[in-house]
Amino acid sequence: MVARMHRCPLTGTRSPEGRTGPRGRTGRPRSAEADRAILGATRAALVELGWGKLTMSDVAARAGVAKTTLYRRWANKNELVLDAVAVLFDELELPDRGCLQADIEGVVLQFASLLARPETKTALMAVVAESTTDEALRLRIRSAVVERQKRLVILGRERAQARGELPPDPSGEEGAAAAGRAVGLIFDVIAGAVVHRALVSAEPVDELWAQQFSTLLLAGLSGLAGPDAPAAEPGPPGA
Amino acid sequence: MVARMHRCPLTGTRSPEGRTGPRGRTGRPRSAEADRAILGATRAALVELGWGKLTMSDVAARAGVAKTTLYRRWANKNELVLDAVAVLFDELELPDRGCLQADIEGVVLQFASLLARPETKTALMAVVAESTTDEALRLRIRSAVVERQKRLVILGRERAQARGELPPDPSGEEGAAAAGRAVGLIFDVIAGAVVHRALVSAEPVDELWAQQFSTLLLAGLSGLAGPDAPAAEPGPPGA
DNA sequence: CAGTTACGCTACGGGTCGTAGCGAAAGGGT
DNA sequence: ACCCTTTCGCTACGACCCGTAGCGTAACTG
Repeated sequence: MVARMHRCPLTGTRSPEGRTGPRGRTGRPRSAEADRAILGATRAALVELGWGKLTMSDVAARAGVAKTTLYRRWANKNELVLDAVAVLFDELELPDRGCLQADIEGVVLQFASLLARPETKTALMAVVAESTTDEALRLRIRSAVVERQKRLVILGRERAQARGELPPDPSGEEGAAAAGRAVGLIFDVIAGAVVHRALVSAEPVDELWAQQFSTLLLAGLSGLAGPDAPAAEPGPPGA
Repeated sequence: MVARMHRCPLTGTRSPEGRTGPRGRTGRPRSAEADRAILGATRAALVELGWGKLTMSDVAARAGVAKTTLYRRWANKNELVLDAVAVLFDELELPDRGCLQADIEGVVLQFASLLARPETKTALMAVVAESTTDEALRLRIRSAVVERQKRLVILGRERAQARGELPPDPSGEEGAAAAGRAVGLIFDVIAGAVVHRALVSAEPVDELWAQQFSTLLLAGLSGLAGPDAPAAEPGPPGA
C-alpha cells in the first residue's frame, strides 16, 4: 500500500506518485515503444476480434509485451481501448471548401470514413456504453474525444461567420453562453446523426446522404423538400 | 446434431425446428411466465450492474430459473439484453401537441427520459457496439428498434403535412423514395442527436435543449440565431 | 557504486461462459 | 389410460479470462 499506483484523471495513464511526465523521475523509464506497440496491438485486435472478444492477454501477446506491463499503465480494458482509439479522432480536419454547406459535407464524410473503420466502430460504442456505469471513463471520453472535436464546429462557425453565411455571435456574457450552447448543440446534431446513421441504422454515409443532411441542417425541415432540385443533383459538392 | 436448435432471425428466440408459435408443437410448452421473469430480471440486473458486469448466472438466479433455461431461449447475452430492452421503446408515443415544433419537443423529451433509465442507457450502446461484429444482432436491432420507431417520424410528418406545416410528399415512385429517405434522415438526426447529447456528451436533455434543438431542426442553422427571442423564453412548450 | 523503477515470466485464485447429462414435470395424440 | 415429445431444474464440467503477487533481471539516475 506504499508505492501504490495512482490513475491520472487527465491522461488516464497510471503513473507512480501520480506524476505524468518524466520530470524528476528516477529508475528505469517507461518504454515509449512499448506504449506504441500496445496501442497498435489494441487497434489490431479490435479490427480482428471486436470489442467483445478482445482480451488483455491477446493484446499483450501481439505487442510482444508481458501482460503485467499493460496493467502497469491502464487500469482495465476500457481505458486501454479508449486511448487506442481516441488518437484516431485527431486526424479529423476541416479543409476550407468555400461555403458552409461544403464544409459540413466534408467533415461528415471524414467522420463517416473514420467510423467505417472496424476498430473505431466497435470500440467507440462499447466505451460509451461502459461509461454509463463508470464515471472516470465518462470524464475521460469527454476530455479525450468530445471536447477536442468541438474544435471542428467552432472553426466551421467562425469561417461561416467570416463569409457572412451566419450572423456573428452576440457580444456580452449572455451572448458567449448562447454561442457555447449553440456549438454543443450543433456538435451533438452532426456527430449524433452520423453515428446513428452509420452504426444504429447501419446504412452508408455517402455523398448523397451528406448532401441531404447538410441541406437539412442549413435550411431546416421546412426547406428540406422545398425546391425540388438540390437533393437530386448528385454532383461533387466541392466544385 | 439431430434435434438441434435454430435461431429464428425475426424474433431471435430459439425454438425447436425453427418454429416460433405454439402451432403443431408437441411436448411441454415453454413457460410464458419464465419469459417474463427472465426479461424482467435482465432489466433489473442492467440497472444494478450495468452491461459490463451483468452475468447470465445472475440473471438466472434473479428470475428463479435455471441457467440452462436461459440458453434454451437466447443464444447469448447480446440477444437476451436486446429483447429485454427493445420492448421499452414501444412505450414511446407522439401525442398531438398542436404544432410540429411542439410534437418534436415532446418526442425528444420522451426519448430522453427513456434514455435516462439506466437499463436502456447501458444496454443500448453495448448492443450496438456488439452488432458491429455480429450480423445477426445487427439485423435484429434493425427490426426490433430502428424500423419500429420510425413510425414516430412518419406520424409526425403526416400530421405536419395535414396542418400545412410541411409540403405534401411528391407523388410517383421517385417521390415515395424521396419521402422514405427523408424519414430515415430525420430519424437519424433526431435519435442521433438525443443519444449523443445524453450518452456521449453526457449532458442533460431538458426542455431548454429540446426547444433549441427543435428550433434548429425546423429553421436550420441560418435561422438558429436569427430572432433573439425564441430560445430565451423558457416557458412550458405545451401551453 | 547504490537506489529506484520498469520489465518479462510464471503461477495463481476467482469468476464467467456455454454445454452435457440426468431425472422429473407438463403437455399432446391416439 | 398410455406413449411421445419437449421443457425444466439441477449438478458438474472444461475452457477461458481477469487482475495480481512474487521473483529475478534490465535500465537509468545521482
